[in-house]
Amino acid sequence: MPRKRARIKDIAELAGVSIGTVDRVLHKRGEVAEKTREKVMKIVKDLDYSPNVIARALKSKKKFRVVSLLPEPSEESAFWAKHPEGIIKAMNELDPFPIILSQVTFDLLDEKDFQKKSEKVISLSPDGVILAPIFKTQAIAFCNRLTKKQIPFVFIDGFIEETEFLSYTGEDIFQSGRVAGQLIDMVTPVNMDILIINITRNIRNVHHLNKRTQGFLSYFPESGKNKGELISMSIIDPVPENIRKELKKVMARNPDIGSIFVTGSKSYKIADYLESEGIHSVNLIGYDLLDRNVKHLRSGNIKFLIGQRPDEQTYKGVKKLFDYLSMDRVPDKMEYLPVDVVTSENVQFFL
Amino acid sequence: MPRKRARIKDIAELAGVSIGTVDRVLHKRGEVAEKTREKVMKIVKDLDYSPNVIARALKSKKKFRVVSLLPEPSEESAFWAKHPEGIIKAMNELDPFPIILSQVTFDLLDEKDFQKKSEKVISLSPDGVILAPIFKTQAIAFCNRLTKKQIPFVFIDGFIEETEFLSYTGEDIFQSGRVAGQLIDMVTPVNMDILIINITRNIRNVHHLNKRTQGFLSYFPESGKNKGELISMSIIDPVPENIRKELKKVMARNPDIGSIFVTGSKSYKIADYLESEGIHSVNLIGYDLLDRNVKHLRSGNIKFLIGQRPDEQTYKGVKKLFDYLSMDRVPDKMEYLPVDVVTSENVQFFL
DNA sequence: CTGAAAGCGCTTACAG
DNA sequence: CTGAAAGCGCTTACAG
Repeated sequence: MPRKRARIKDIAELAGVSIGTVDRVLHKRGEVAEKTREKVMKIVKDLDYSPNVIARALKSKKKFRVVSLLPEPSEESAFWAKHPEGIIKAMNELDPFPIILSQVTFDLLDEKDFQKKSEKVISLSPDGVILAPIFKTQAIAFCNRLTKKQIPFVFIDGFIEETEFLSYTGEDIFQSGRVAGQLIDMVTPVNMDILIINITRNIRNVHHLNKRTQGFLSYFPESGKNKGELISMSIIDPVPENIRKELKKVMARNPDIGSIFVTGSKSYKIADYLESEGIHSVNLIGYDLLDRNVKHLRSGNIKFLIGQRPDEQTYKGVKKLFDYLSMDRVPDKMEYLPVDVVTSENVQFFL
Repeated sequence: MPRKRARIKDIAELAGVSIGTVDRVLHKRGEVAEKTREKVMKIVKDLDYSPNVIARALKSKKKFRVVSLLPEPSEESAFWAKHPEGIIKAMNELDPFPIILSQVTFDLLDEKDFQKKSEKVISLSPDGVILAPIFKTQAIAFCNRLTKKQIPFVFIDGFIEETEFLSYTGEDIFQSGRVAGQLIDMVTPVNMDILIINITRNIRNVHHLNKRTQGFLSYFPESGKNKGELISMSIIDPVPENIRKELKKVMARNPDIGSIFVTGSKSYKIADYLESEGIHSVNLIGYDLLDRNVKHLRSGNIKFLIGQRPDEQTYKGVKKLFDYLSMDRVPDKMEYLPVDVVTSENVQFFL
């Protein structure tokens, strides 16, 4: 039973010191005799003291500054448009608490810009950072600087093992590929072939998309019922003419393609093509609830979309930083969000 | 830009009154001259004042008492085991705020018990109530009493239109049936038949399960590719012998059953049967991530489970009550949670 | 090294 | 009808 909570005052009385001294012990601000410190700490332990965050928040002049470093959303990277929503939501919820948020964005196709903007983040002297480590080399350099400055940081979208991140919140990339594999296996007629398409312009995606592909492929030998062929292709420059040309070619060579798996968020580009050609027999599956994907999902050109909750990633990332900064609450290092299976019939709930 | 927040003190100064008076206006405690009241209200509006919840929480002796009225989980109604987790989670998150929670449970099969326990809820003089309105008549009576006492209440799991509930958080029951229909349509070979099974012992479920069935059926004429027959059956007393007997009968009569849709959370009972008979060719789909369902999902006897986030229902219900009580925040009346599509490959993220 | 005091923005009696 | 004061549990100078 939660007995009445101990206060600093209670500890002070039991220890026969003033509350100022207790506070100094609790905050390790030194200037306390070792004997006093021990006595106080013992009582703190005994009473299982934890500070009243409300009182702390009310008093403290100190505002935590959290800075986000994420790609700038654009026509070609609409995926990143959802992330700020989670940040806003966290802000609103934390509203009365002492926290300030600044958002910094960088060009998804430009590693130099990432570097430049990471400078900017540091110049804001943040108390915590939330970032998507798109460019590995640059991200490592940046993270190391943060670590040196003792600034905690959390990853979303992906993580880099070699850094001392506080927490990762996001997709289990390999597993999300497996889910795609399972779904496509369920809906593809036995003996029909499956086409895997990588659409990518920037190097960053390579790791991400490869990992999904690995997960996807891993599904079949163990668990798949499908006996058809698995065909892979990449499209570097996904303008409509290229897509048309490449797809025409591959589909001419492989007339038995029953399903197409797009490893990234641009399945709508394939759907555009299939629609224009009047091809309805192919099961298309892709990632992320971009408007253009959702449109095709609803009209039946895309069968499944896999969602990775971009807004929840940022929302949770911000909250973890805040909890860590304000109450020393250390989050689980890895939090994989659910891999959402989205169809035309349940998409409404995810928007 | 959020200018520095207005405080009661600021309002008092601008209005040329004391903070006590401002407080009386804000809390409608009367005893204020109408002219004073108007002047203060104008300034409140102008400054877009909203109280600092932290300061309020720190000061207030008043603790909000929230009481939940939910079915007692049991072997036969394991579905209800998840709901308390959401309540606990909300409690932990709200921990330092002034809120007390009491949980009252009733026997899912006994309307008299619901009535008795609803008395108990009232005797706890709650400031807010969260309930699952399982028995319609009794729930209406209870809700009307709450309304008379001006005690706000929120529904989970289902809602009753005729009552003045603050908010509903839960499944879109009809639509979740449609999702099931779509999934089964995708995986059932054309021309194979589909069997719909209602397993129910208590009347309550009738409404719920019927609505799902309606949603399920609604999918086919418009959107389905499947051309087989749709067969319905009910199993009142779902002991293994009965299930075996009934299924043997129906499957003998309809040898082309390709899929089975169980409208409630007891699909594991059908899976038990299929497994014991060594039937692997039938696609089974059901509801809710009960341990026994998940086991069959993982081993392949169940293809899809549809989840309705029971813990999120209670979590959000409690938070809405708290926000309403402590900051007059009125929630959306209807909040449909996502219909989760769960397979053996993504189930890990939902547990 | 330690204590006493002020103050964060509210709410709650109490005095007038 | 209105104001002044105390206090919620902390943190932050400041004095000694």
